[in-house]
Parts: sequence; C-alpha cells; structure tokens
Amino acid sequence: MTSTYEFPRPALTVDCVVFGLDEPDLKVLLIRRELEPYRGKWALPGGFVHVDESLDDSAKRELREETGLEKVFLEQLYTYGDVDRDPRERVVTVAYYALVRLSDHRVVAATDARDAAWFGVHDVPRLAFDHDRILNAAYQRLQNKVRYEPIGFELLPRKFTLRQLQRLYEIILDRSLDKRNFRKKILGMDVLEELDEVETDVAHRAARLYRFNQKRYREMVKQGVNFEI
Amino acid sequence: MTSTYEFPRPALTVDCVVFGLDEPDLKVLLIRRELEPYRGKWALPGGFVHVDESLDDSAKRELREETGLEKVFLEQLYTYGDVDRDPRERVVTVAYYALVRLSDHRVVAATDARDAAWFGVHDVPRLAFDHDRILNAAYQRLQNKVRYEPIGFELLPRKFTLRQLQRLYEIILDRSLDKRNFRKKILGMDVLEELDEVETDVAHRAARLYRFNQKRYREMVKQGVNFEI
DNA sequence: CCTCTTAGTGTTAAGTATACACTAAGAGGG
DNA sequence: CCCTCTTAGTGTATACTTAACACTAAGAGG
Repeated sequence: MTSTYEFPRPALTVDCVVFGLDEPDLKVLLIRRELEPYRGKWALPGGFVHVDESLDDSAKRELREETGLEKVFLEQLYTYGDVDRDPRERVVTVAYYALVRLSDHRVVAATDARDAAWFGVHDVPRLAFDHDRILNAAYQRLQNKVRYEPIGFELLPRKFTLRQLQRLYEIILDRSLDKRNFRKKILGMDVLEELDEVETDVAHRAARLYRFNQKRYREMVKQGVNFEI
Repeated sequence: MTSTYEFPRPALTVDCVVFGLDEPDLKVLLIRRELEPYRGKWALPGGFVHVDESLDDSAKRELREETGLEKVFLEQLYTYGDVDRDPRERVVTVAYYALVRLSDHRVVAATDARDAAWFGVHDVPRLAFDHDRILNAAYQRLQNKVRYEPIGFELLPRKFTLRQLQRLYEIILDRSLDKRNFRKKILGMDVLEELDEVETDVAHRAARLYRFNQKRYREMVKQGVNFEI
C-alpha cells in the first residue's frame, strides 16, 4: 500500500492573478519577491498548498495573507507543471484568477510588510518564473468568460450605472461597443435591478444606478438564456 | 531558502478521461482497480506524477502504460484537490481528457494484465474516488468545446463521410441536427478536403469521403472564422 | 439663462439561423 | 432486369439576430 507512494514528490503551490478595475484601466496585483530566486522581481501572489487544505482554500488563504483580500470571485485557471519552471526544484502550481471590487477593498498596498502594487494589464514588467505566461492565460480567460457569463459585475461597485458597465466591457474586451445596442442587450437579459437612485457628484445629468441580481441570474441560466455580449 | 519547503506535501497524480467513438455510442475507457482502496471498482486511468516529467508527459505516459494508447488528442481539464478525495492520504490530481480514434487504436482491452473496458458515457458505473465528478466535467467540457472548435475529428477515422461527422456531433451534443444546415455550415468553414473516394461496403448509395485539413484550419483560425456548430 | 457634458431612447438594413422535401445513386433480392 | 430499399445530396423562404446610426432630455456650473 505504501509502495505506491515511493516517488519523490513535486512541491505544490497556488498562484493568483488578481484583477481589479481602476478606470480607465484593468489592473493586476503583483508582489515583489524578497527572496531568491528572482529576488526583487515582480511575481503573482501565491504560495505552498498545505496538506490539510483544499486548493481553493489555499488560494483564498494566500490571497488573504499576501494581499488582505477576502471574499472575492476566485476561479481555477490551469495547472502549470513544466519540469524547470522553478530553478530550485520541481514545483507544480495551480493557477487561479480573482476579480476584486477596488471600491470595496481599499488599495491593498504593502500588507504583511510586503511590497505589492497594481499594474495596468498592458503594462506589466517581466515577471518571475513563468508568471507572464500565467498572467496572459488569465487575461485571455477573463476576456472569453466575460463574453458569455456576467462575471464582470465582480469588478464594479455593487451599484453602478450602465455607462460604467459598458466601460468595463470595453476595457476588458479592448474594443468599443455601441451604447444603444449594449443597453438593449444587457437589459434584455433581465438580471439588472433598476434602483430608485442616481449617481452623485457628477458635473452633468446623473445616470440611474443598477444592481446585479444574482438570484434572477440563476433563474435565467436555468431557462437557458444567453448572456453573450 | 529551504525553510520555505518544510511543508508536508500532497501527493500528485494525473487521471485521464479517455473518450472513443463506437457508433452509436460515445464511450469512456475505465480501469478496474486491483488494490485498495476501492479495490474492484472502476476508475479513470492515471497515476503518480514523476518528479522529472511535466504534467502533460505524465498523462501521456500513464495513457501508454495503462491503455497502450499513444499520440492521441490530450488536454488538461481541471485540478482536483479536495482534502479527503483519497482516503489514504492527501492526493491532488490533475485531470486530463483524451480523444482517441478507435479505428486506429484497436481495442485496448487488458494491456499490462489490467482489466480495462469501454463504457457508454451514459452508462458508467459508480467510480472510485471522485472520478464520477471528473468524468462529468470532462464530458461537459467536450460538449462545450466541440461546439466551437473542430476537435471532433480526433474521434473519427481520418477519412470520413459527412454523415459520420454529423452523427458524431449528434452523439456528443445529444441532439439531432438538420442535415442540410449541417452540411452548409461545416463545408462553409472550408477546413474539409473533398476526396476522390467514396465509402465502401454499404448497401446503398456510397457517400463521398472527406478529410480534415489541419493546416487549412489554422489559417482559418487566424482569419477569425467561426467554428460554432 | 447659457453652455457643457452625459443620459437615454428606436428604427432600418444586413446577415445569420432555422425549417423543410424531393431527386439521385447504388445495392440487393426476386 | 426491374423493383425496392436506403442513404446521398441539394436550395429556398422565413424568422431572428446583429449592427449601424443621431437626436432630445436632464442636470451642473458659471
């Protein structure tokens, strides 16, 4: 029975690509490494999987420890296991990506005495390990996913205007959308709750605020409604 | 430096969901377990990741060792890491799915003195560990993927009729398709090469044979052609 | 009250998806 | 050889979806 377990084991880590919307940019949270290898380089937040926690829990814990973030949208991306992706020894990493409301979670800067910073997604320096590759994959996944699942809301304040929502899609997809068509489509999905409030502190006509209705969304999904943008 | 590596490590395995088309059924290859736990139960082929091979290589090796299959379509699916998914100890598994041409790879039966068998995808017994869950996820992924990427060809003989191709889609998607619309669409994608051959040994008018043109496909992809069915 | 900025709103045309039925070819049996 | 059986192969009309497009309304600020 134990004979099946004689192999030397790869180390197992999780790494998180954390996206935040800081108009007019989509940003990614990076941590500066304090140890070799790649000391001083920027890298994705992450760390070792403990033997008594699930992968999802590891990712949540690392996110909390390294960035102070909690209760954010988090989804597994892909597992990277090339033999020499870490120069020290064999390390397999399960990559996640997270979406955070910068409006809620006030800028996470240097939690835990660590150097952390947000970078524009098109403006990221060369990262440690194979983290560039992971980041690119996460960005592509986000672009794909946002087109047929309404996860974009996770990046906006809970109450938002249609303009904000459209901007969000434009930023993520990196192309402009037609205002009237966008509104028609998104309202037609029937998952936005129109509030009796308008935005404040704007120097022009104030736009109506909306809220994403999660429950309604789940009903719509059951009915097979299409959420493609 | 080594202090970061003090954790007890989860064991790391790969498991493969191997699909084959055996008209009129989509089948999955399973292995009967010879050891505890779940001795005698059916399970996905798989095994431990060696410290000197990539995850993809592990999956390929396991496939070869356990089923004799080589050079098949293989793609990573998801990584499963619940704490108690294996009753012995902590095991994290990277799941893959594979598509094989049963026409090429003659039935794999009991390679390596192991009991292996193909099961209809809707007719699979309760599996060992969390393998039911993995199998379901793989099936869903296949259904999704086949709708916008022409991976179905990996399950057919290299030369096939349009009818075979349509049947394949019908089997995977579990719904019937309109013959004329299907032909229009699939030929319109311009990735099928019409051969000067027809099928043989049929008791009715013989259909023309086609071949998937990989190179042409890659060109079409660059041009942003849509492969949705 | 004038200016500036963004909110909010419908219609038309083009393109795409769907529904649908008959003739052609070839095999096989009498 | 001819009749039957089975599947191959083909086009059109309609419904639906997407894309393009511009003006009036509201409110803030000077």
